This record gives sequence, structure tokens and C-alpha cells, in this order.
Amino acid sequence: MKLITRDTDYAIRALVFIAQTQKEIVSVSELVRRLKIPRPFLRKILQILNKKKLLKSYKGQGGGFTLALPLNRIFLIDLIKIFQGPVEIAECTFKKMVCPNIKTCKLHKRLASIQKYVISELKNITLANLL
Amino acid sequence: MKLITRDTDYAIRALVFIAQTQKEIVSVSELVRRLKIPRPFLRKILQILNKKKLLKSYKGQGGGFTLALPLNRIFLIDLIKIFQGPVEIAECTFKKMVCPNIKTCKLHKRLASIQKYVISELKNITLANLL
DNA sequence: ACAAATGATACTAATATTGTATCATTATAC
DNA sequence: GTATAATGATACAATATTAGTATCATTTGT
Repeated sequence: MKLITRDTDYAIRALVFIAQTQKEIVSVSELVRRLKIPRPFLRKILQILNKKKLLKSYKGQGGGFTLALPLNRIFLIDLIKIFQGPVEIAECTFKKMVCPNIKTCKLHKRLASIQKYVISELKNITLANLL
Repeated sequence: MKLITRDTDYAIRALVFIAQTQKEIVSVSELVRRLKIPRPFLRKILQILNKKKLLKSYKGQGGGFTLALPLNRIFLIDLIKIFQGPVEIAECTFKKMVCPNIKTCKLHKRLASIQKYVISELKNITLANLL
């Protein structure tokens, strides 16, 4: 049971690295060299971050990526949402089915309250907080 | 991202049903009929609960299962541990590998604090609380 | 002896996660 | 203007986890 998956983790590392490097633009090659992330997987991740407007991309020779936002405006929960979907740790295991035992539904309430706490905590964490 | 998986959920339903029925011993057939859980999967789950001493089993004709503990002594976190392993939502995604960017390790601390809360909450929930 | 139940265990299917591979497109340097 | 070095788009593959199936052995009540 993981709160963050590998792609989210890679995204965090890449964003933090890009923020901290002196260079204007950082290429995938440089990130692969420094972060040891498998190149094609990293490329996919960066493309997603670009589409989601967390990175800006520059094509062509000398191209690469820059941050579209400062680290203190990038929230962990947003990265989780992008790569893992909404935080729904209390989701019923019987989506779309009629619950066969209405009596256990208090379970959902208890879990939902835990979920509320987790989300509120995640909303408070920015990448700047991780430095 | 789920806090409880399907087998844990099935286990909860089965235990609660067994506790609430009037009969002394409840068979798999009865549980399948009432809870609509796939029979072989449910059998596997009940066998595990038996091995873990949450159920007592009776073989032979007229056999089945009874609770080995009252509902208020069965904790949700124990069921989760049985079917899903320890709650480690803050586990590093790079087990056994050397972390390639020590700078992001504050992440683990933040997640660990969330995990601590989740575990403490789960420890407070018994099956009796779900009625 | 037979039937109805669980015990043990190996197998299979479905889904999610973690990657790979390839070709198209763009921009810079020469 | 062509070669080169970068990203864009997208389909494919490998692995791990979750969910479920199948089968035979063993036990017990009638």
C-alpha cells in the first residue's frame, strides 16, 4: 500500500533537480545522467508534466525543460493526482455494485475521515518543503 | 490507492455476518448465499482467518465456522495486516537501492508522520464499531 | 458407505505499475 | 538547406499485485 508511486517520485526528483541546477534549460540526457532514471520512462513523465503546465518544454537542439512554477507553488497532492489519480483511500471496493451488506457501511465513514486528514496534510506539502 | 482491498473487505463482511447470525455454525454455502462473494475466494479467505485464529472451523457434515473472538476484539488493522501486510504507506519507492537524490528525503519524514496517524486511527477501529 | 463440509495447494485471470521502442516534429548550428 | 539534437505522440511489453478458480485430500454426521 503506497501513498506515492514510482512515477510520482521520479517527477519530484526531476522537478527539484531542474529547480536547483544553474542552467536555464535542462535536457532529459542531463537528468538521466544525474538521477539514474530510465530514459524512456523519464521522458514520458516529463511530457506529462509539460502537458499539465508544471514544466515548459523547448524542442530542437539545445532544448529541454524549465519549471513553469516555483517549487513553493508545486503541491505534492497535485503530482499525486496527475500520476495516480485522486486520493481515494476510502473508496468502496464495490464500485458500481450494490453493496450486499449495508451494515458494514460505517466502515466507509471511518475511512473517509482518515482520508480527509491525509488529503489535508498532503495539501500542505510543496516541493519547496522537501529541500 | 486503496486503504483496504477486496479480500479484507470480504473478511469483514463474513466475520460480521457470522457474529450476527443466530446459528451456532455458519457454512461457506450460507455465506455465499447471503454475501454474494465468489465461493472459492471466500473459502480461501476463511481458511486464512481460521489459521490466524479469528475463526474456529468445524469439518464434516454440518460443519462451518464460528468466531474465535467477539467483534469488539477484532481490530481492523489486524485484518489489514493479515491480507495486505503491514501498513507502510510511507515506504520508500527505492527499497534496497541507494537513493540517488538525498535531498528529497524529507519527503519520507512527511509521509511517515501521515502514516503514523493512519495507523493510530486504524488501531482504534474494531468490527464492533462498524455495526 | 455416503454426503457434506473444510484443509491444502497449485493454477489462472485481470489490473495496475513500470517500463521500452519507434517514428514524427521542431529548432539550432554549420 | 541539411544534419543533428532535442521533445511530442503513441503503441507496445514486462512485472507485480490483486482477484479469483480448480482439484484432491481429509474429516464428520447420518
